[in-house]
Order: sequence, then C-alpha cells, then structure tokens
Amino acid sequence: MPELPEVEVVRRGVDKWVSGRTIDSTKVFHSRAVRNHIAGPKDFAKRLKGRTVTSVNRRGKFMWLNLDDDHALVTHLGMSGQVLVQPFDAELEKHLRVRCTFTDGGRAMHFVDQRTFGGMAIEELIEVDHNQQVPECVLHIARDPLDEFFEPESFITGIRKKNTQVKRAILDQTLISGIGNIYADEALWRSKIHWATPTQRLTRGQAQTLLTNATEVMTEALGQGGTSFDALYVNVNGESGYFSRELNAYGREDEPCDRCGSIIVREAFANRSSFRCPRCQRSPRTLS
DNA sequence: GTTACGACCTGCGAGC
DNA sequence: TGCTCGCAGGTCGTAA
Repeated sequence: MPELPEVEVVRRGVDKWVSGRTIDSTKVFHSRAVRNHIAGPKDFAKRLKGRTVTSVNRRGKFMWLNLDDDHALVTHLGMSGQVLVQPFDAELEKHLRVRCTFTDGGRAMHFVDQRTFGGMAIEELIEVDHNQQVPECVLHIARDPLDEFFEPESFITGIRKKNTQVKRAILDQTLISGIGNIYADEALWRSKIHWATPTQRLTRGQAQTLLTNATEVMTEALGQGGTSFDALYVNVNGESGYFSRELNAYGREDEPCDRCGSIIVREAFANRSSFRCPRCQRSPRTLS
C-alpha cells in the first residue's frame, strides 16, 4: 500500500520523466478517478491542455504536479493507485483511469488504480509558511518527518495532548503525515509500544523514540524503493520495491519476533489489522 | 472542537 | 465448478 516512501519513489520518477513537459491531451477513463475535481472530467481535461509541468512535490501521501498557471494537478494513490510513465504506443492497462500525453510525443503518464480509492484533481496553489505553496486540499495535512520544516517538538507535544490510542494518533494525517498501517506497526514494534496505548500515557521520551523510529523505518524503506506485497505498488517504470523483506511486524502473523522470538499476533484495529509482538509490546492494561 | 466509525471500491482467496 | 463472503485499507463525511 502506498505510504510516504512509496509516494516519494513515485514523485521522483514523475519529476524525472514529466517535469518541463507540456500536456497535449488528457483522457479520463473512469469519472470516479477525478471525483474531487468538482467541475467534472471534461473540465479536468480541458484545463490541463497546454499546461507545462514545472515541478513535482509531495506532502505525506499527497503528490502534486505544479503547473505554469498557479494551479497543481493533485494526485493521491489511495490504496492501489499507480502513476506509470509508458511509451506512447504502450498497451493500455486494465485499470487505467487517466492518461496524459505530451506535446513532444514522448512517454505518456498513466494513472492506474484498481480499487479507485485514489484520484486526481486540479487545485489552486495556496501560499503557506516558509514561502511554500500547497494545493488547497493539502492545507490540513501536517508536514511529514522527511520534510525539512517538520517540527519534532510540535509532534511530541501534540500527540501527548490527544485523547486516543497511539496508533490512531499517528495515522491521523493532521498530526504527522505519511504514516499508514504498515509503517505504523513497524514504528511501534521498534519502539516497543502497544498500538492501543493511550496517547496521554506516552512519556516525552516514548513520543520522541516513536518519531525517531517512524522516520528511520520510512527512510530505510525509501532506500529500498518502498514496500511491495503484490503488483499493486510499483514505481513509474512498473518495478517493485524490496522493503517487505525487512518488515519486523506487519504481515508476520504466527512468525517469531526478530527481537525475542515470541510469536507475532494479529489483532483487529479500526476495521483493519494490527500486528505486534505480545512480549515486546505489552498491552497497556497489563502494564498498569 | 474532538473522536469514532462506516462507506467507498475491486480482486483475491477461503469455505461451502 | 461456481457461488458467497470476508479481507485488504486511506480518506472523508457524519454522528456522538
């Protein structure tokens, strides 16, 4: 599933292949892919025609292509989204949702999304702090740990003020962005913290450790091209990442913990799964 | 204002 | 063999 490292891999690929090029035509194959573009698919395609991509940016799991008219083509991969840069005459993918071609007649940009949780939209760029501009729909998203202006102290203070479980808090993209279910479980395993620990019981040291581990695990994953469990996550050239081999908790139910040898368990959490070591990550009820 | 939860969506695998 | 159902999970809207 695309989280921060996977989106950053895609961002770098799109930047390499698309920046500086002018969009010639856009075809929307599935209207749901542009559901957040209120004016509809026709307007979406019309407004992209003739626009030059000046740069490709990211915050958390949101990626956007800056255009030469103070707007941006915002892209979210959702659960199964891919942005592929394909030869102009390549066969169209089964789940192709949006296709952009360029005036130079070179490689086309394909937005492919099996489960259609992702999408694209054109949004105005808004000036924020540090002389940066972000699309309107990204305004409420917190900076991610790989952002040079991310403020650790703000995260540490903020998470301890919340009244919820720690995993819910780090999945909340308004406190810290880029973390999804996989890296949440990995960061909690490295920090020896149970996912249900009340945030108000986190010490400053635990919050700091959790942030450090979340940053480290995502940086390591980025170095290996991201985490791929299946063909749903690939880079712009269709290649998988290798970080799934390094995971310590996520997806390792019934396997021994790499630290203590206890058997990793899977538990229901907010309509999804959470993986943890029962010995390293003791229940907060057990600890009290 | 904050938190919790269901809906959205499709392909795959397990069970019958 | 074919059908049904549960699961995967990021984000948003709504209810409490």
